[in-house]
Amino acid sequence: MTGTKIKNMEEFASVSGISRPTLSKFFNDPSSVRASTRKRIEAALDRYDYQPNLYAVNQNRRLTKNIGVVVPYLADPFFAKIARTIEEHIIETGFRPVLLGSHGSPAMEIANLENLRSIKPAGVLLAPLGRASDHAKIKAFCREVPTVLFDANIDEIGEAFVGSNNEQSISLIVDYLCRTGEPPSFFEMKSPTNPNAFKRRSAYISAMEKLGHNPNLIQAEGEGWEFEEIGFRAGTRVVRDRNLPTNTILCSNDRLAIGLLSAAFEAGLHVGIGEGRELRVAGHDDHPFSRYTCPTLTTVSQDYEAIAKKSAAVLLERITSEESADSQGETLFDGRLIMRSSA
Amino acid sequence: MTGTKIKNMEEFASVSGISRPTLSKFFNDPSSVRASTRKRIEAALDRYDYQPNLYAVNQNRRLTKNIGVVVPYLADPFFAKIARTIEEHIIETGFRPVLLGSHGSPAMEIANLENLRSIKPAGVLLAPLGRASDHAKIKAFCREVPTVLFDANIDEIGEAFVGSNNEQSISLIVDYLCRTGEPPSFFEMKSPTNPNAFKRRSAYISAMEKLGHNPNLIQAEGEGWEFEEIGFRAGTRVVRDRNLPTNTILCSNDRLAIGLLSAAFEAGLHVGIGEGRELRVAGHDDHPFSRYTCPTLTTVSQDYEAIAKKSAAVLLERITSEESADSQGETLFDGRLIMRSSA
DNA sequence: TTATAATTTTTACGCGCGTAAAAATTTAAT
DNA sequence: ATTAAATTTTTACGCGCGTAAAAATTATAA
Repeated sequence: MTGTKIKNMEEFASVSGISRPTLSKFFNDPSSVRASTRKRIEAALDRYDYQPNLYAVNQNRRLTKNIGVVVPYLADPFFAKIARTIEEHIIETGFRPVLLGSHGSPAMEIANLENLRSIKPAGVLLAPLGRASDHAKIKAFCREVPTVLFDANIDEIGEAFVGSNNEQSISLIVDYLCRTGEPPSFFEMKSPTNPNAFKRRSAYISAMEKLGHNPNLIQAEGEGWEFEEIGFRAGTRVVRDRNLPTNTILCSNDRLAIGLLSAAFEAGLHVGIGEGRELRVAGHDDHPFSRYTCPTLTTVSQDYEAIAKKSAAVLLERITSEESADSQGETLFDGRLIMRSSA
Repeated sequence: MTGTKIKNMEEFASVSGISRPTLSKFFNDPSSVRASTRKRIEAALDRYDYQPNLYAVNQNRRLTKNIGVVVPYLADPFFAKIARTIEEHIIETGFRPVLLGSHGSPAMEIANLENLRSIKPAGVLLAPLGRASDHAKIKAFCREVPTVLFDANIDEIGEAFVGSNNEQSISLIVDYLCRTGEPPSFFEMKSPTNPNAFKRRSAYISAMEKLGHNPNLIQAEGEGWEFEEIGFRAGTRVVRDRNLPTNTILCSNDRLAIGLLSAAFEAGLHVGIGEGRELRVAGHDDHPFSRYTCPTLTTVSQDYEAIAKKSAAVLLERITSEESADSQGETLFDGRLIMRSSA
């Protein structure tokens, strides 16, 4: 783009020879103007540096093209990657993603929603903290802004929920572990905020009982989102005490497993399959770093591509239809077994 | 907040008993109105649900309270954490952070800047991709929007640069490695996009020569930002071939080191210090996962708290003074040695 | 060439603020 | 109680768009 900057649409109308109302129609929907008119406008845009003022455009709109994406903890590569995939899908459909991290703080989560409210988003994709969230405030927000929850659910909140089928995925990995060795203990946080953790615990107990085994829970003390540290500390105790019923541990998520593996390594315990291995460790999520743990971590992957795509699609469908669903829909995606070396 | 929603400032003036121009003054700077007036407005805000329309507020402003934060790759926890720290500082000073990830794509980086341009940011904090960036377009952007670069520099672009003192940090770790064992080889990407990598290579060569040792570069083939994978593949070859001049490898960054450690583990090579250890590995950055590698990674930490704080401070100072610096300032923070078990 | 349909132009108003300036009110000092 | 200073109120205009409706123009079909 060359030449002097055009200061407003009226001025651009002057230099382009197209009237302002027609230009306005064009910027909102290029296909709503005649093809020959469209070509003239595009030629003018090539010659002059002009874009409509975003603030004036949106001043009188009830809804804008913004879509909020709120994740609980951006430093978790899982959320960073799912956010990226969601952003790609949103951009493809002509909307504008606005990414906000709650950094594990319920107050921050609500501040993010207030922030979003002020930019009049068409909708919001929210991965809530879970039990720590301020449910009343999130509910109030969802009444005003179409919101789809993903990853972690809060019952009866939002238009829909898209996540993983924890029952299937835990069942799958428990089954695999039992078929290939001793039945696992379940390594989890004692007081997790993420509701998936509770669902995974239930699914573990169910799966073990269905296979005729006694469930065994190992509960790690700790708060917050530094799961590796929590896993490392509790794991250090576990490998020191060594009073496990079997040689197999299934971790509630990969980040706990990463900490546990590190603890085992430091204690000189050999993890893996085959001769001389004292412990088998498995995880859940297929965290990007699970391919580089020592040994590489056997896990169940969450289909975050499908979760991201479906979340964006459900929200866009809701925005387009302008009607609230009768009840909160729920879509759960199955996990896939990722067999590596740790179990 | 209770009661019906207030639709505009005029209506809020009605219910609060304060005139609209005075309300406007209050929302812009609460201290600019009389204390008793301020109390009345705050009482009304407690009773009524009103906030000024962000789009109307900003329509006629040359600059808004927005500050863009652009990072090259959000899935890297380093950038996620530094972005979070920057956001905290920005929020503290009454500005509003807008976070955008370039996802390793030069086109996305430029799209992010165009996006930011349209929301009229007061300033931007940019961690550029580096050599892969479109320098001309970034330069054009910087002419219009006060921009501070951080983490990776592009010479003569932006108001200032805030980053790590690679020469000091690499010198520190090379010195430490030479004092505690054999001098290291340098494990790096053959064609990195991040200019820090080149600076680290130069610093390594300098440090080795200063200590009277021969530098040895191990260059990993690979493109993009999946450093662990690149480190793993090249590391697999390195531990297979075993034609290293010494038993010590210094990696250009922790993520390459994570891959290398994983490759060594899979090859049955014992990494660490003490009897029976065949290899020592060190990294740079103090990645959050470096505390959980096997063995835990000896590295140099980047002072991202200081980088984040300084970056935000420099930009806010520039925004406040409304004057461009004569030349691009540069602030480099020293790294600190983090001694763990791998070297 | 003419009639009809599609599209643009012209004119105007409104959105929800920021801000200016004169008038009015309130507060503080004497 | 009076005067001066500080602050608010009143009135009005402008920003840069979206949109409506009538008139004008352009394109297409017969």
